[in-house]
Amino acid sequence: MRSSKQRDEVLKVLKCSCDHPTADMIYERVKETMPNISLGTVYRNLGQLHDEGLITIVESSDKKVHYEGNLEDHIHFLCKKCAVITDIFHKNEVPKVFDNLGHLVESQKTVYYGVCKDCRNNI
Amino acid sequence: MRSSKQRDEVLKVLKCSCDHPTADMIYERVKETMPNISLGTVYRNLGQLHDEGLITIVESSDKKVHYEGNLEDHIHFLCKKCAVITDIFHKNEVPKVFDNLGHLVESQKTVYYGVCKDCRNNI
DNA sequence: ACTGTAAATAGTAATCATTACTATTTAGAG
DNA sequence: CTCTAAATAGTAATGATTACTATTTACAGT
Repeated sequence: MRSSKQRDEVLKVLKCSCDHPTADMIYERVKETMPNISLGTVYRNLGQLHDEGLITIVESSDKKVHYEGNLEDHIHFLCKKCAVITDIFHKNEVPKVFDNLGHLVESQKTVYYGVCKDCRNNI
Repeated sequence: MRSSKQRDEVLKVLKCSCDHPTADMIYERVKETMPNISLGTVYRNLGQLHDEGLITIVESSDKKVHYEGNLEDHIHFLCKKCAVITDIFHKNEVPKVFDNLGHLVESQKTVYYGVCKDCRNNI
């Protein structure tokens, strides 16, 4: 992968964001310093950065993909009313943390990612 | 919510599916018994059934929403190559189960769902 | 059973996040 | 400095989902 100023800027914006922006939000933020950057360039670079494991994708309820630059091990809380995403870093004290935050937890989902048996063999 | 034959059929198809179908797949399956059902009706009923807590949504990597009728507590494995979704029911023996299945786990995500502090107060 | 009405439906059109395409620019190896 | 493949800007296309509308239907109240 060749270096590019655009990709550096996309990564920098994401690393400096404490929220969980969408591609369009990242596009608007990068435009402040690179007014001519293309939205397609943002999408392509987000895909490459994700493939490289430098950023992660956060599930949301608004039909848009949200990105995150913080690779620290943590979990997320997703509000079903306002769709706000909250980071939770103290995994082993989850009930206490939600109590302190004042968030009401109704359900939970855990997903493991990797390569299935068939795809491991058919290479 | 008023009863409807279409919603009953959508729910029935989903309860009898052991995979994790998309709205379009459910549409095709329901059409076998109700040829005139509309795709919009399938989408609307899936939304209602989800709001009622009778079905759940499963994350996937193909930009489509996948649905599930099995409400039993379990987790999912998602293959990054073929996008197949595997159900895992033995949460407390996760490493062993993946070993038996032959799936290679690379990462994990946990999300909690509910109502945030602000939305609880601003009602 | 009959009637009124609001919810549900079928069919179609619109939306919009994301991806594809193309001519041009650029990083970086030789 | 030159060559080449990767990256970009700008624009068009895609496709899953949602919105819209005339018609049908469930069902509460008579």
